[in-house]
Amino acid sequence: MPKVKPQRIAETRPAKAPPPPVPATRRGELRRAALIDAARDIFLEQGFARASIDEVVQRVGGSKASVYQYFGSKEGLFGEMIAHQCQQLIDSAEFPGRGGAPGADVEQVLLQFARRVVQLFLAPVRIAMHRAMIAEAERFPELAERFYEAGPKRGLALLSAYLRSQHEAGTLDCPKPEWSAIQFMNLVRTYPMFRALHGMPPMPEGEDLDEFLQHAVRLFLDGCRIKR
Amino acid sequence: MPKVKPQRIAETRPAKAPPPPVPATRRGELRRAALIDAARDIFLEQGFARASIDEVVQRVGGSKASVYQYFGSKEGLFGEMIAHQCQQLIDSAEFPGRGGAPGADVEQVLLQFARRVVQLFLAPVRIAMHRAMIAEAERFPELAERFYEAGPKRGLALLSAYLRSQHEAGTLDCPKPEWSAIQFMNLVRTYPMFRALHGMPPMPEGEDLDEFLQHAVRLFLDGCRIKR
DNA sequence: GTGTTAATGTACTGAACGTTACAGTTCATT
DNA sequence: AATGAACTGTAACGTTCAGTACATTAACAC
Repeated sequence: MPKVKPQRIAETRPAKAPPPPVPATRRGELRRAALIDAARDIFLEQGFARASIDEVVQRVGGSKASVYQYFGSKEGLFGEMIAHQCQQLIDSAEFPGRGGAPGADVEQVLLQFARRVVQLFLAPVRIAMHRAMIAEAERFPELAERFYEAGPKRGLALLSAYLRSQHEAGTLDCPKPEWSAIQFMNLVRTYPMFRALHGMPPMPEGEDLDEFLQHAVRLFLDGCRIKR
Repeated sequence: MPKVKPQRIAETRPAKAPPPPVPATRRGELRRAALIDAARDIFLEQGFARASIDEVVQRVGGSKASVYQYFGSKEGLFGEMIAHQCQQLIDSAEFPGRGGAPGADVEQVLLQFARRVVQLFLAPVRIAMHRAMIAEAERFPELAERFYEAGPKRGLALLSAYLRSQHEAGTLDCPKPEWSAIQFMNLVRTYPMFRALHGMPPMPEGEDLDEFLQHAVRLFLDGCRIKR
């Protein structure tokens, strides 16, 4: 029976966080940042439990002492890494819907939006983040919520603002923009994303993602278009 | 600094499966079944990596020798457990849409269906399964696919059969029933399920799930109802 | 009953992991 | 240049775990 590769895993304090000391030195700051970067790679690649601090440390060349200096524990490192990713996500997520000319064709605006959203959510980093957060949601409830708010919820808010404005302008019939936003997102992003989360290609063999998006936008508009 | 509870984790062979011997004795069968049951609890509770075989064994009172006799490895045990759950899922999932009287109001049929689907997908076991599968999709691609086919995909197939029959009967305008089925499922089940996967309650404070479902069904029908 | 095979219990191995202690090094300030 | 604080490297500790060896016990066939 061929032994393949004994991987080990471990952790301790389920949720201890003695005030994380901030580096007071330039070198310290760099180390801290580098650790977070490496932690992102390792944690998102292997998941929290399987990831090992030694591997993180090895990748940046530092030493474990720094990890415990700055983050206090494996969980602390994970938490800071996720928080950092969330912040980055918020900073980078300039959603459309406001950018376009106000009079632009709603169907085109929504289709563009759909493409953007899907592209964003299918990025490997996002998929990995989602995987990690779903896997550890029970162990890090506050992190999961933070992630949800930085990602999905923020997208919903921006979209529903757009829908509301269109409703008020009379372009759409959208009396409940929050729910409509949810439904639009569901129609557009769920299917390919779910497949990706399960490790499959976003669309089944031979089916076209963009066509799928057009279909979704059309269905959505059938329910919201001014025409009743 | 209070040490809390050093949890350990481990595993080895990424995907070894020497033909799993089937028990030849009554007692063996029982042990095997009991092991799978306990494995389900532990794995779904803790995730693959964190779960420990010793804990599984302790719960059923057997010994590790049996585990390695029947399943060959931790991964083997996990795989058999998932497969077993999938089979059980298929057996128990008698989907509606066929049961109802053929002339029943489509909106009512779909709403009932929606309620059933959501109830099924929000069951704690299902959420835990989903979590586990998403978390380990990269390590067990064939399992993830199997799960996807036993669960989501099967639901889609049944629903699209119903939609097709309604289309042919002229009750609905549904030229692409597969995609329509996907979209119906997306509208209906995604949002609460995603929230649950992230460890949050299915609907935000004060919002009503059933009302959400009605809204979704109505939107779906606006796009499919015979009326163009 | 007796003998053969399957199943189990015990106890161990070796390795990996999170965490810490400590000594050495680099940095910032004066 | 000196001094104290922040930082880092090394090496270890204690624990946990998957997997194994082997002797014992239960099940079955005759």
